[in-house]
Amino acid sequence: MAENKNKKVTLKDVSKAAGLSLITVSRALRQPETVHEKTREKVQKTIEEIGYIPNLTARSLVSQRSDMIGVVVPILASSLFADFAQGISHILEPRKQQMLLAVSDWSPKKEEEAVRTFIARQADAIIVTGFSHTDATRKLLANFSGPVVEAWNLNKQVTDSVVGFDNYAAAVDMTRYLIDRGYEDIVMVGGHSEHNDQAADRTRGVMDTLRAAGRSVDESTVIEFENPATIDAGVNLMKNLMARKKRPDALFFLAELPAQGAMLWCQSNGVSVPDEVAIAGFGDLSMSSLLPVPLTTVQIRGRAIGLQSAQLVIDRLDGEVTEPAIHDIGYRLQIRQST
Amino acid sequence: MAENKNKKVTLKDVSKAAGLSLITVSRALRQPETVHEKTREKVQKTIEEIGYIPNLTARSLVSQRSDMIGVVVPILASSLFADFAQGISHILEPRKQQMLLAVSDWSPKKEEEAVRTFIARQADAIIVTGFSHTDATRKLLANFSGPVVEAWNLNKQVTDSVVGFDNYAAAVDMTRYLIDRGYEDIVMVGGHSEHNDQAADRTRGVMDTLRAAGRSVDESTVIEFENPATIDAGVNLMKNLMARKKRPDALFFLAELPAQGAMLWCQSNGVSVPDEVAIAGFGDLSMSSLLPVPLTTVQIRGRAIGLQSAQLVIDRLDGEVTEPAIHDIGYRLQIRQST
DNA sequence: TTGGCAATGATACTCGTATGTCAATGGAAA
DNA sequence: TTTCCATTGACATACGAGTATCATTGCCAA
Repeated sequence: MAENKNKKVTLKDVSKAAGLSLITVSRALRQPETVHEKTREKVQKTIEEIGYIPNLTARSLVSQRSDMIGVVVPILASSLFADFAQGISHILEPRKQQMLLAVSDWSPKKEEEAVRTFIARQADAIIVTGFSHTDATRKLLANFSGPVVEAWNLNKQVTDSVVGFDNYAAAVDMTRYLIDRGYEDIVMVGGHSEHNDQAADRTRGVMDTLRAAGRSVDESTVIEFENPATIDAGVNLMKNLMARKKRPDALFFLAELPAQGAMLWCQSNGVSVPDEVAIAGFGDLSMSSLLPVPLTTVQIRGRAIGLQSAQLVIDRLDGEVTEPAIHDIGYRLQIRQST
Repeated sequence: MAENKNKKVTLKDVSKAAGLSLITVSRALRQPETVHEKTREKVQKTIEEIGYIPNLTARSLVSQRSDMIGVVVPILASSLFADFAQGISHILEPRKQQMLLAVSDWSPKKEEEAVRTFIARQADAIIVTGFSHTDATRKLLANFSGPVVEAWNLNKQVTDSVVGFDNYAAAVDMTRYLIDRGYEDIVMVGGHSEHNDQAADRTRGVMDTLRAAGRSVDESTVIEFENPATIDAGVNLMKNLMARKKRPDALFFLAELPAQGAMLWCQSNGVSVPDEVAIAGFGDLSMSSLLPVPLTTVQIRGRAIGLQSAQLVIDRLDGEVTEPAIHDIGYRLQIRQST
């Protein structure tokens, strides 16, 4: 009984080839204690010979469980979110849970479409990034019967569970550190924060802290780098910024790669860090500690957020945990020589 | 008619709520030209009111098409493969194809399990990385009825289609360049290449080229950095290598991050590049051109490999193309100041 | 009024796996 | 021989969406 390309091998084929009833084959696979050992061996041998692979979509239709987890990330080509996704995969794989991945490009509409599709595909759980959703997405998630994790930030209004860290507080702490260090003209460099609650909270944390310290906050206090947040964006921004008459004495980048780009630009252009300008980043990517002048930054752990998000989902699906949870992964100011 | 959490809304619920037959609702959705406009509006209104989302697993069981594409990457926490995956997603998303993602950790056995699961879930196509598979995986892929893409390398023995570049030739070219540049003691720094045909081909390219140039090739010609191929691995390796009595005058790293780490270590430790030691990398990640001494490297395009792989799969599934194809994305020697 | 066509409904399936329930069979023990 | 139990099979479903085929109804034009 040879295998045929393009020919789906079903349970019916197995039962015919083994000379057993359909129900016996099914029992041998699903309730082996009810089937004689010799019969089970016969089933197994037949399965191997004709290459039967169970149809999991048919099975999930009956069992009402798909063993699929839907994950939306804003981008993948950022090592923080790539680490996050890999952390998720690390937990799902040994438990034979399949990741459905969607990349939203920071578009709430794309996130909505992804979530709707996960639901249509009967995903058992959904992991999304942040709290910026369309109303339709909120509704979908609220009515979704499985666990939902909103990751990468903390918030009071949550759908179900949260795994993240306080972006606002992290920005407050770093800004306060820069103020306490005596920097007088602190400029915040952010990216487009519409539909990005993480970026918006960071921005608000900086602004609130500057105001509370009696610092004037105007248009020149906030600069935007080009999106996406790449090293090149940081380089380009430094060119423009350093061409100004009035230069800040400290720059707080709300993302890590542009901060690295800024560091490298200074190095190449004879601008002394932190003597002429101090630089702080947000993310602590692996290069940052190894730069000629190591970068001060907010250290966050994308992989840990992924691990915890997936673990929380698994525990919920296995019934180990029944209540939604809030996991604060935390952050840390990693002070180095750039400030 | 309110939506209920935990209550699956089926087509039957829609037909009851709309006071129409099941078949009419189905027709309104699938063959709208056969249904009166007023009836269609009624169906649409009811769907919105009670929040019906079609069950795509049920649909795919009937239609024999899942609109899911299985993708195996060796790791995600490497920007080359993250770019690859994002490139794939970029093509799939607008066409409403769902990515199933698995991370193999360079394990052929994990790849096999992932492929088997994709087949069980009725994935329409499968994209894998490289040519290092278990026999079982080869058999699964050979018998798989949908398109298969092996990405990231070129090879004579292929399963179906290929999207990649010639790792062997790239390594040959870079080694030859180093030889022509007059470097006398070239050392190749690679990672563990078992189950990794890309790494194995790069290694073989270097060795063959050195031998053809009459260079002696022995144990000290090949060094391994710690896996995974991180910046830190490059830093650690440089510490050990530069503590040696006999130092090479050129290092060819077969991965980019360790090369960057090596560059940074030299910068911080007063080793002049390329005067004391030349350094070449493989991958041209974004930081490499911005280092204090910009890095010479083999430039490859992970995103383009992803875009092409996904496009090829879509064209095959849409019937635009019927034959397997080989797409050579190519590579380029990006010569900079480190050599 | 008759005929034709558009629209809708009823019936009976399909897809592949899983399972409840009752029946049949064979073997072992009392 | 009878009873009991393990094992296997038959039957009839379930899951939710899709569809072939025939029937029915209503409306409009000739």
